[in-house]
Amino acid sequence: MIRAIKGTRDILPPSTRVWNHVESVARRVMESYHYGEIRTPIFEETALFARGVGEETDIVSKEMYTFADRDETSITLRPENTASVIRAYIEHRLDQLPGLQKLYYIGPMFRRERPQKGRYRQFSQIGAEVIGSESPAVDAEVIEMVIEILSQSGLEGFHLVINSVGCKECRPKFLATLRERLQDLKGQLCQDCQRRSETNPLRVLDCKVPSDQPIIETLPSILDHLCEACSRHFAAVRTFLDDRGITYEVRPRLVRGLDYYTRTTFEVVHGALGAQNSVLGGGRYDGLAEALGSKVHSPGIGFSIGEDRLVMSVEEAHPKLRSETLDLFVAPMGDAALRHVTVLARELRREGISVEIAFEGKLKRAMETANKLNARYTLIVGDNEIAAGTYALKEMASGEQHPVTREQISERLYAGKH
RNA sequence: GUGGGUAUAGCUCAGUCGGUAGAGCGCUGGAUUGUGGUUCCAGAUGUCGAGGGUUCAAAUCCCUCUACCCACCCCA
Repeated sequence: MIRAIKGTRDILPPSTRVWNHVESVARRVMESYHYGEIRTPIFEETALFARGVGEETDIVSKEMYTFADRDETSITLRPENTASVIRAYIEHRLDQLPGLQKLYYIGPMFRRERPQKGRYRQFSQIGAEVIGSESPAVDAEVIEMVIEILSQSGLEGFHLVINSVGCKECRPKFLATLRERLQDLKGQLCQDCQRRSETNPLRVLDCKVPSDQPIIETLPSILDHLCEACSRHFAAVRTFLDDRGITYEVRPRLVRGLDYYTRTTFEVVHGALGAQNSVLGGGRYDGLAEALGSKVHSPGIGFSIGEDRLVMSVEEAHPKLRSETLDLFVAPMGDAALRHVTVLARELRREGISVEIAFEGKLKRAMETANKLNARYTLIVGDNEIAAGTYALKEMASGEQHPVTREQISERLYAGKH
C-alpha cells in the first residue's frame, strides 16, 4: 500500500470544515485591515533562504528540502514565506507604490524535521507582512490583528509574549557581553547549554532545565542593553498595546529562530498543543530587504500562524465546527420520481439550499441515510406525490411530516437558515 | 540526528499459562412492499505490521527490520 510521505497527511472532510473556517476568518480580518493577498511560488532558488533566513539557522542548515533542477540550479521548497514576500517586493518594485505594502498569504511550507504532535514536514502558515514603516504603531497594529484572527477563530486561553531583540547596533554588543559571561559560567550549565554557548548563546536564556535557572537569572537581559532608539521603540509598542487593552507578557528571554529579526519579536503560546505549544511567531525585520539586495531601506514586520496548530486547538474547543450541515435530503421512489427530483434539486441548490439525492435504494434506506447525514428535512417524492402535485416534507428533528407545494419547500427551508 | 511507546476486523481496543481469532461501534440484510432515530434477529470482514527462529503447536517466547505516535533538539 502506498501511504502519504512521513510528516505529511491527508486532511479529510470533517476537519477541512474547520480549516475553511479558520481561513475565512483570517481572510475577513486581514481584508478589514486592508491587506492584500500575495501568492509566491512554493519553491525558490536556495540562495534566497540561505541569505534571507540565515545560514546558521537550523532551518537552513538541516531542515530544507533542497534539490538540483535539471539545469543544476539549486532549488528549495520554501521553509517559510517572509523571504519570498520580500523577494517579490523587491522584484516588482512595490516600494514605488503609494503607502505601505500590506500583504498576507496562506499556504504550505516544508521543513524536514522529525514529526511529532503539532509538527509536520508539510505544514500550513497564515501570515502577513507590512513593509515600509518602522513605526511602533505598525507593530502594535500587526499584533492586534493577529490576536483578532485567533479570537475570532474561536481560540481561547492563549498567551501573548513579546520582546525586543535590538538592532544591528545594539544586538552584537549584547551578544559579545553574553558570550563573555557564558565563558565563565558554562561549566555549571547543562550539556545542551554548553553547546548553545558556542552555537547560539541567546538560546541559553531560553533553557528550561531547572538546575540551570539560578545561573540564567544572573545572565544579562537584552532589554537592559538596547540602544536608545530601540529602547524608545519598544516602549512605544508597549504603550500602543496598553492603549488597546491587549494583555501580554514581556519576556526578555524570548528568542526567535530566524536571523532576520530586529527589535520587536512576539509569540503566542497555547496549552493542549503538546510540546510544540507555539501557535504563531513574528517580529520586525528592518534589515531583511537590504540583505536580499534592495537598494532602498525597506523595514518590515510580520507574523505567521501555524495553521495546523490553530486548527488543532480550535477543533478541540469547538467540536461543533466539524458537524455536517445538510438542508434537504431527497428520497425519490421510482424512475419518474428520480427524473422529477433531479430538476427540483437543481432549482433548490440555486436558491442556496444544500440538497442531496438518494440515487438508489428503498425509502427505508433513504430515511436511514438522511438521519445519518443529519439532514434538517427529508423530501419524499413518489407516485402519490406526483399525482397530487405536492411533496411530503418531513422535519427530521420533530418527525413531523406534511404535504407541501413547490413554493412551500423554499419557504420552509429558507426560514430555518436565518 | 537521539530516546521512549505502540502495531490484532473499517474504527476503538481485549486476548490469561503457548493450544481452532474476540468485543463494542460501524457496515449489510431482515422484523416493517412508502418512513429515520430506540429495540430485536441474522450476516460479512483478519497476511494478528514484515521476515526469520524456538516448539508437536506462536497473536502470545526470542532475534532482525519497518511503520506510526510521543518526547529531545528546534520551531509554526
